Amino acid sequence: MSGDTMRDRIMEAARLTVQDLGYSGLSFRELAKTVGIKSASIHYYFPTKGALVEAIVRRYIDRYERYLDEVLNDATDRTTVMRRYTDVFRDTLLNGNRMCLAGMLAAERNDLPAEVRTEVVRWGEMNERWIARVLVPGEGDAPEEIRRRAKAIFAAVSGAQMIAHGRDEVAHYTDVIAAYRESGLIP
Amino acid sequence: MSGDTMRDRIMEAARLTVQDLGYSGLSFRELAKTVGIKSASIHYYFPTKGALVEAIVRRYIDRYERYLDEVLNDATDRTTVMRRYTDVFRDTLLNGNRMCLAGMLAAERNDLPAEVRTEVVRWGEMNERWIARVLVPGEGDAPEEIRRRAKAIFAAVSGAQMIAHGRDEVAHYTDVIAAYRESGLIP
DNA sequence: CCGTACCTACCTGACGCACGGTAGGTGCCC
DNA sequence: GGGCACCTACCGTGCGTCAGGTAGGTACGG
Repeated sequence: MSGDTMRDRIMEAARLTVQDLGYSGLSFRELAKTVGIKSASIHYYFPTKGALVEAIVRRYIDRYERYLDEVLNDATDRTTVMRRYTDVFRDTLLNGNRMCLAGMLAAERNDLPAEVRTEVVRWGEMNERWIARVLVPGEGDAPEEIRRRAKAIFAAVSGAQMIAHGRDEVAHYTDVIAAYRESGLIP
Repeated sequence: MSGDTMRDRIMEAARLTVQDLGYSGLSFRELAKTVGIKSASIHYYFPTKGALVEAIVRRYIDRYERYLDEVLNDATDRTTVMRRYTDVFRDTLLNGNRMCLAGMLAAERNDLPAEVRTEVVRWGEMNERWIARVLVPGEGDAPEEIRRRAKAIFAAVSGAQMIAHGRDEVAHYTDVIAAYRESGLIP
């Protein structure tokens, strides 16, 4: 709680705002107000808005990569692992109709600074790599095939989250994910 | 060309900008510059930014509904019809890495005025209704089942567009759509 | 056929606010 | 007394919005 550094508190508050309102919805003044300092002081920790968001996404990716690796290590079967994965995206929606950080930023791409764009790409690559690892034990397909399939799952899950977010109704997400399973897209 | 009214020209230019930069990226001053009038004059046609974007989305939905109905009337088989559908989303990407208007807005939901939000919902409903009509002739499933499947396809295609947009690389879209077909999600 | 009334299609100029960012200070702990 | 962790004060820009004006056109009563 108070063991967090101010830097951490800024990043945490900023992350929540970006997942709610997007990059352009993140304001230094509002952010400063919520963490209890003045907006100018944020520049003490992060020189620019781009640098702040870059740091946030970087941490976000690293944390999820660690979490997903744990899920994979505790693996029982593919179905359970994939359910854990889709649950993560659902929980984000449940938490104030927020979107996945990088999903939000993907839509905004054309108004992002370069350093943030590259992190958004990293997010996708990490997810696809991980899904590919989940997929591979069960199939004899070529690696190229697996990669494509993994990308498709990532895109589909992201899309489900986006449309549920757009209607502020988590049920759309769970319905769609269920349909993915029925169709065989998600194991 | 010059037969368009100023109102039309404003809407057209604004639509392109929103598909590129989002709602928050649309500025009256810039918009005015591109259509060659002063920003204040836009208020002659549209009282607020929300009203402008609402009108744009409304027209966007109506146009696509008409187009999709044509596609369905010229129908040969489900596969061809669905290919036409996915091609629409691809072409939007090809046109300056733009996103589908309502897809963009869905991500931004939490900073949109109410009148725009309702139009975003309408967009999704229209798409799902249409896909359901494509699906139904081939399956004996319950209507509820069909609706869910249609929603899943809409979400998946939207997601594919989003991740391709996020990396500014149309190949991601086409790859993912192909994988959807292979998995049987899209007929 | 003139004049008044009213319309469309813009314009100018300003309002108040919020934005990201900067310069230079202040207090306090080691 | 040095440096960390902030502060105040401000900059320039851009935002949506509004009040009020004007040039040109149309409609119509007398």
